[in-house]
Amino acid sequence: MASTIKDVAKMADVSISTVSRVINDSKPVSPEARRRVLHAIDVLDYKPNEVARSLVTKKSNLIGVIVEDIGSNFISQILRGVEEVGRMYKYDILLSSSYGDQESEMKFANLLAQKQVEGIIVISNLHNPKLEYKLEESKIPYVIISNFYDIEKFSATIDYEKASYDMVNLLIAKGHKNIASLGIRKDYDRTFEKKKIEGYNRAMEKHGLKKINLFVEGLDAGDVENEGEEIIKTLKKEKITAFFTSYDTIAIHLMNLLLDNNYKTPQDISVTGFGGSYISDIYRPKLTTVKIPYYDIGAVSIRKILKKIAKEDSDFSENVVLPSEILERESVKKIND
Amino acid sequence: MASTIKDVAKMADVSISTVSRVINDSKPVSPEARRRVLHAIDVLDYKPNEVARSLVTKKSNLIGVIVEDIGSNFISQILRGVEEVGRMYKYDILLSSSYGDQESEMKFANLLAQKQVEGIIVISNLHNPKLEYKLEESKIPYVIISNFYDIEKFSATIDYEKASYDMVNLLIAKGHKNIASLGIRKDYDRTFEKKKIEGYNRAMEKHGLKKINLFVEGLDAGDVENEGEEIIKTLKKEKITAFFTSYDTIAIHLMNLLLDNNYKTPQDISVTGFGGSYISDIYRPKLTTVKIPYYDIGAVSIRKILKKIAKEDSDFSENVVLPSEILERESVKKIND
DNA sequence: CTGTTAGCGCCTTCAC
DNA sequence: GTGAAGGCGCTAACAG
Repeated sequence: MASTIKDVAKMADVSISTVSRVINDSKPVSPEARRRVLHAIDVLDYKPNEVARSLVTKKSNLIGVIVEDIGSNFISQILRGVEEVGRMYKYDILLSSSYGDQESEMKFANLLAQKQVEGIIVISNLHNPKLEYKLEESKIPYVIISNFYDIEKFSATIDYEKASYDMVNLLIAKGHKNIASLGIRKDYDRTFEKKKIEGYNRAMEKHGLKKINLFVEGLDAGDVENEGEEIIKTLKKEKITAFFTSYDTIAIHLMNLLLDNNYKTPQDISVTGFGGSYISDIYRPKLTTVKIPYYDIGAVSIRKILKKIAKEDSDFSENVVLPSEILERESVKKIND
Repeated sequence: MASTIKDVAKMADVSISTVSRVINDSKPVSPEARRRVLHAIDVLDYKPNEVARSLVTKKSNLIGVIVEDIGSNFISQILRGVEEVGRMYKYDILLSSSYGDQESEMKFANLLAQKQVEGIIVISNLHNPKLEYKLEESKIPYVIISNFYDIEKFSATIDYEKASYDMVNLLIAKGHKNIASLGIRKDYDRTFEKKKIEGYNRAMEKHGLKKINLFVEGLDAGDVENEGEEIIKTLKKEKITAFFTSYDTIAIHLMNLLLDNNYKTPQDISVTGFGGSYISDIYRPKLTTVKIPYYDIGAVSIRKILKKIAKEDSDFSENVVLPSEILERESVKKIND
């Protein structure tokens, strides 16, 4: 059995109050008593029981995090930021994965509340209004990080429209004129997906170029293959020289598709991605893409919660827009006509 | 303020013991009393405070997990298994990332102990004997998942030697004779890296083929590039037609290197990976590789801890060897001479 | 079946 | 500067 504050008090021949005072440095203690207490702590290898502490102080120093899937690359990047900043303030992360199930999200929110977490971060693209309602009701500070831009609470994102606009301008600056966008149809009108395409559209319009908006259903290779014929047909018809895609994954599936149809990137067709994922750096050609600062998104989110806990912050509606960056690599070729 | 057991008791006009009995279903309660309690719980939206519960029952229902980096793909796969199985037994995951710092690992072990976790899982390739010692001393059931095979405690792995042996045999069956191995030099003699090369060696010896053991320093693209000249030189000199590599990442860097030197995979050179990571499926050609059951490794590990907690299991030295699988995809060509 | 009592390990007034 | 006492929210004997 681990030793308790009582054991220490007994050994140091003081009261438990005195022990408590030295471990918390909360009130003056005579040098002599302090010495004896410290010694006893050392000998007994005493470590305060955080559970007991939490019970009386009502501070669990726990932040609950509900993610859709820890296996997801971008989610673990965000988690890094959350974890590292949390750590700086002595907060631990209580993790739960919903694997895309809304009911699980609800259940976890309850469990986390019971564990007395001081804040909750949800990283999920599920769009779960019931969860938002429950969180709101629970009075626990929370942040939802998702692809949906219509969440009214605080969030940390980048300016997707502008990043896309910039990326398409880069393509145009490289001499491309016949540029198609390739986005995801799923939940298009409520997610940042829409912003990306809007950015593409704005850039094309500004330069008086023809907008060609292509879509695939989802992120899998199969989704791109399903639209393969359509994509290649459009490519030929419109003499497309560059694709602006809304995801790194899509970009890579697209390059694979192009390769299968004897178009090489960037020699024949240029392709840009979006995300800056690990794979965008490993794939050949290395993908020119927009780097989303996932780490910072996580860091900013937990900072917001921490502030709220410290009551330094009451306005929870303001959004933080983080800077993004274009990573120019190998998948875009300069052309001259 | 959230309502407590007292509030419920008052509202239902019973003692707190009765409330406790109905929420824990621990002792018979009259239907009438139960009804009133349930009603009060519903009205007050009462949720038992797990911190208080833990204090008295001495069960935190928490498993601490110390990882090297959540961002790492294989680590998050393991975490999935840990999390999902833990959840089945109502255990939550307390997560901490050491980012490769041994001192942090030690510190986290302490913190987790203070939080009264009932078990600890370390997923790290750091080889930290001091940590092992501390864990051993703490009496908290623990499992270390690493690349080092000389850890005496329980672990869950695959048979790396046999998996490698099988893979090289596959290459041989496809007609390859001049096959080189490409492994990682770092910590070679204490990690499974050695087992992989031993498997390669055994297969080559069995067929009377010449063993060619090549190494790079680490996992990065740069590490492979650094040895690029040497690899290409050997490739030419030994007329190598296939590489058995010890990591998917290495395989991919190698294929990139080969491409830069005008060798295409699998047309000119066949390449096999090891791991079965996400990227091995996305890269073109899709990598033929050994699939390591990371999810299962996580699942088995936490099961072991859970058993230990339930005292069903005292023997902690036995190792579990999980089956692995060869994923035959596109990076190996059949050749006839 | 039910209420009373005694803690779990710790922090925090409140007197001295 | 220090100790005694009360209590955080809950469970677990112990009587009845």
